[in-house]
Amino acid sequence: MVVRGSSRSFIETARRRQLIEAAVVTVNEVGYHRASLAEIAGRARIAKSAVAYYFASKEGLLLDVVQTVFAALGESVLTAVDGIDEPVARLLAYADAYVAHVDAERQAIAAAVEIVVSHRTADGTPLYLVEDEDDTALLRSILRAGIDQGVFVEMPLDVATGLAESVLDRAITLVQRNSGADLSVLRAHVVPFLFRALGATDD
Amino acid sequence: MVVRGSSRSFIETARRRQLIEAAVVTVNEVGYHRASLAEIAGRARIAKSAVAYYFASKEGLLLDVVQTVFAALGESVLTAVDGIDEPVARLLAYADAYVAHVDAERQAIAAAVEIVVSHRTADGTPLYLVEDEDDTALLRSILRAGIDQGVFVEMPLDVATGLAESVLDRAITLVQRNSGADLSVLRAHVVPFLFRALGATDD
Amino acid sequence: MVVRGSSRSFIETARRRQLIEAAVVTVNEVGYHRASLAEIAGRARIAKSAVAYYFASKEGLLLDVVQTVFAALGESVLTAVDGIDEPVARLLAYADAYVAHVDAERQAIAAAVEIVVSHRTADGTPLYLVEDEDDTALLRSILRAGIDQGVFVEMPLDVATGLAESVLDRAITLVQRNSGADLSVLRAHVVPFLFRALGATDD
Amino acid sequence: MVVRGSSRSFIETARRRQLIEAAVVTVNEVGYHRASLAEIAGRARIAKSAVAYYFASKEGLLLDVVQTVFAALGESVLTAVDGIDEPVARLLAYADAYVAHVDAERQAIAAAVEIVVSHRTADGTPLYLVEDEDDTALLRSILRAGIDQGVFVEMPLDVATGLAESVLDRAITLVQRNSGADLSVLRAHVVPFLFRALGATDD
DNA sequence: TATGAATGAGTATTCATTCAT
DNA sequence: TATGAATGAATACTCATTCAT
Repeated sequence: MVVRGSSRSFIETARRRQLIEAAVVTVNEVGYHRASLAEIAGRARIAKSAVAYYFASKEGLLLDVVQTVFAALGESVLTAVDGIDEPVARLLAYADAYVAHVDAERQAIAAAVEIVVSHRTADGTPLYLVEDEDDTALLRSILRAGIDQGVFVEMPLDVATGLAESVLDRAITLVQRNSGADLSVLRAHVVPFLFRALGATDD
Repeated sequence: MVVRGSSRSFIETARRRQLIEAAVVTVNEVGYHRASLAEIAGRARIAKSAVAYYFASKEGLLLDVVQTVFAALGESVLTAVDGIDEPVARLLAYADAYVAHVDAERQAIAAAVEIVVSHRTADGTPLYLVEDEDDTALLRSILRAGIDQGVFVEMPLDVATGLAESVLDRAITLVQRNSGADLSVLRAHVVPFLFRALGATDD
Repeated sequence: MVVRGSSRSFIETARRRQLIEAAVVTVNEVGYHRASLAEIAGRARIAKSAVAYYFASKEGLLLDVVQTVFAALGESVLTAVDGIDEPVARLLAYADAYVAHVDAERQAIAAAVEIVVSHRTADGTPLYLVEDEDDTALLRSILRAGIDQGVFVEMPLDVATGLAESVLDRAITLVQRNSGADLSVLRAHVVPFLFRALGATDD
Repeated sequence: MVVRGSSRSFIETARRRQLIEAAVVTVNEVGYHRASLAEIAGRARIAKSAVAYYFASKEGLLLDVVQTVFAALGESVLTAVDGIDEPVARLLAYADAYVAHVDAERQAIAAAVEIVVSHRTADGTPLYLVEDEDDTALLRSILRAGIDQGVFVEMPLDVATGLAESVLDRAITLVQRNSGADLSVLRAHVVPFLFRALGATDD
């Protein structure tokens, strides 16, 4: 078994990354429900049993994929809004960064989303009910500030956050359905669309 | 095997409906990829092989679920907009009916959506790439008319349709994550949100 | 259950013949091991369960096919040699009639042979070990007479019968491998071949 | 899954041989169409799924049985005729070796023949229509030479080859019907029988 | 650190048979 | 006489996991 000390060995880190990438590729190529360990390990040019060496289980690997991918997305948007105070500008930065990240990391995003919607834990719980951290916290805080300051129209915060997320996630839907989709047209219109919906102007 | 074409017997119709309902319940309870024929047949209190008697395959059953559920949704919105000409009024009727239908048929909708996003045909094609009919045709036609008449803001039709659909589908996301979710708050805000986003007013 | 009195009703006889023919066609089209009751009944345009009405079991139907087909072959050769006394002439008549019958009834023969070589009874016994009557009795008696009279070379009777049968069955092999095979060339040479092998001349 | 190409491990080779032998035994005991993976695996005292580990499919295993068995038969006859030039002597060596091999390897031969006549590929094609190599090539070449040199009677080559094969295959029929059959009497007479049929003398 | 070997539980599907009508 | 309905047993196959090395 792998010793889970303070730090992972260099080779272990490399192998884990390699397997996560192989899992992304596999899920995109054959879909979640045919992404067996054999397929994933084969793509990583590693023995199937070696996966067990680095991940406690197949589920552990898939969860790591999800976590890794969404952590990167979270970091992108966090970096984008860093240092910006004004809600409208923050939302603009957030939305731009969000769609840009989806555009740039479409393979990883598509795979992670497919895993999230398809996977269930042993007791049947879907993954989006398992998430410990709230991915929408940042978006929520931006909207809260904007509504409080009166630059966005008055709305229940949950509703506003959910709808804004749905709008931005249109980018994900597009790359899922067509991995080569051109997002530039969407990117040109999604922010104005969202700003109008929130009762703001982006000028 | 059941002969197609002529007409289905009373009992066959009943059994097929029963199995479709059992499939919906099963998918909601254990998720798509654990919804085995054994689970479905068990919930229908029927032998596993009886499923094969009424449906050529498991895929046939699941596709029937999807078709049945979305046909009902399509009929709801079609009925709602029937006789209304003006784009703004038509969109209002459409959106209201859409969310109301999701609210009322949440079990069926949640299951059908999970099937659509999770299922792959034998050659690996996801279901949303297989659909022959365009579910968004009605919404698209409404938006086209509104944009043409200048009551909605100028936007590429594909983008407008996709974003509008994403907004409305927020209702589905909510019932998927929590089958007992209260949609009333969302219902009160989603139409104004969408109208603002499209540059229209609903007064 | 069908009453097994002294005689079968007209309709029962017709149905049984119909099913036997359907079984022949089915075995030829899809092979023994895919010749399910559903396939056979379908080709006979009869409900699957109706087969059970006329035959105790699927095995009963297949056995009837075998018996019917080989009875006809036996009758052909018996008729052919009838009234002929001289062994060489009898063998000539037998062999000619045998190959001619195979040629004429190739569909039925091919199916019956496939059943015989493929089918096993419930306890695993192959069909050729089940046969109660000896299909080779006539051929054996002809050869015995010929050897006794010194017109055929001296040979153990079993060996002679078996080899003669093998030679004649080449016709069956040909129609099995290719249902449209032209047997005329074989027919022209098989009798001289067999006669030479037995040390006789056919002039 | 087992990697092909490079080279098989010692244990893999052993397991495959073991499974092929188990398949032979199983087919002989219960017949082709009851020779399920469970039966075969049970006789090999191995888990059913282990069969899948060494053979891509049941069909792959059975085809390997056929190929192995007929390759050995082909090698026997090839070795027997090696270095012999004269057609009569070559045919004598061929026929003797053929029947001797059937006698010695009767279990394997019986099983392989039953597989060949019973098995169908997924699209329904019988095995003897699939064979790429021609098992009768050597026999054919011997007969062609003999006919050309005038030591065998003039006959169409296809007919001569087919009939000679049928004669020799009488040995297979005997061991199939009775695995303990004594072939010595047949062996004493089959070659003279065949030589007479071909118009040759074996002195 | 890595893997080949092996397995048990689970998958959809096929099919001859039974039975009430 | 005939059948639609239903089933249980069996089928090949898949796959995550375990383990000795």
